[in-house]
Amino acid sequence: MDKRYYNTARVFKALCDENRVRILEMLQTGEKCACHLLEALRVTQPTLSHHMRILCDSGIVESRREGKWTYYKISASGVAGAFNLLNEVTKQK
Amino acid sequence: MDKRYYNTARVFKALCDENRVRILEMLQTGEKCACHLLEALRVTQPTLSHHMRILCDSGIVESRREGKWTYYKISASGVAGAFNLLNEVTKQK
DNA sequence: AAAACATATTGACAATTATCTATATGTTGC
DNA sequence: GCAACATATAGATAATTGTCAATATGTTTT
Repeated sequence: MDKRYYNTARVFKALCDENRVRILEMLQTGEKCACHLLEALRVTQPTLSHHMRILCDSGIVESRREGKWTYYKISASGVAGAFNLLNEVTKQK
Repeated sequence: MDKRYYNTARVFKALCDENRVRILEMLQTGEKCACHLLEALRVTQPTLSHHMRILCDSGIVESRREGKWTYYKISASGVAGAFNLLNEVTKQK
């Protein structure tokens, strides 16, 4: 297993699922609580939790705990990382 | 099934597999014949064909037939499309 | 401390995807 | 036309991933 390919896959895999893309689009208008996302999607709470973990692990989304709620938002640095990666993989040499 | 989410997934799925990322990296130095890619990867010919189809369907790679050989290269417009899509999905509104 | 609530984790199952073997299609040179 | 070759397709199987129900963890309020 090659670590670099693994990392590349981890970032793009975050964008490969229809529900995760929906989640990202909801986060485009700003930080959202998990409970808000859960209402908007037709999935169970554990499934949402699973998707949020993948998005956070990719770096594209970051989370913040506030009491019993968790808030998620798009991470500017994570997005920049994804753009870099896309460039790394597609640029001509 | 939402067509737009489907299309987004199709593009990023192309980048989610270790072998496809390897292929892209080989194409970064210019157009390559399928036979060349096949030698470099540890997969069978049908498996390579499968990956090339996914890469071409995503638009990121384009192919050209020359006699019995098929040549593949990174598509500038396909790459631009992927960047647009990444931006569409991650930009703040 | 206990009850109510929000989120995470575990384990099972279903859907999707990567891979292979076998075979088909299409091209070149004899 | 036929043999040799390059690539594509079909069908089967294994690996990965998305989903759910059940349960655990951690927080707030009474």
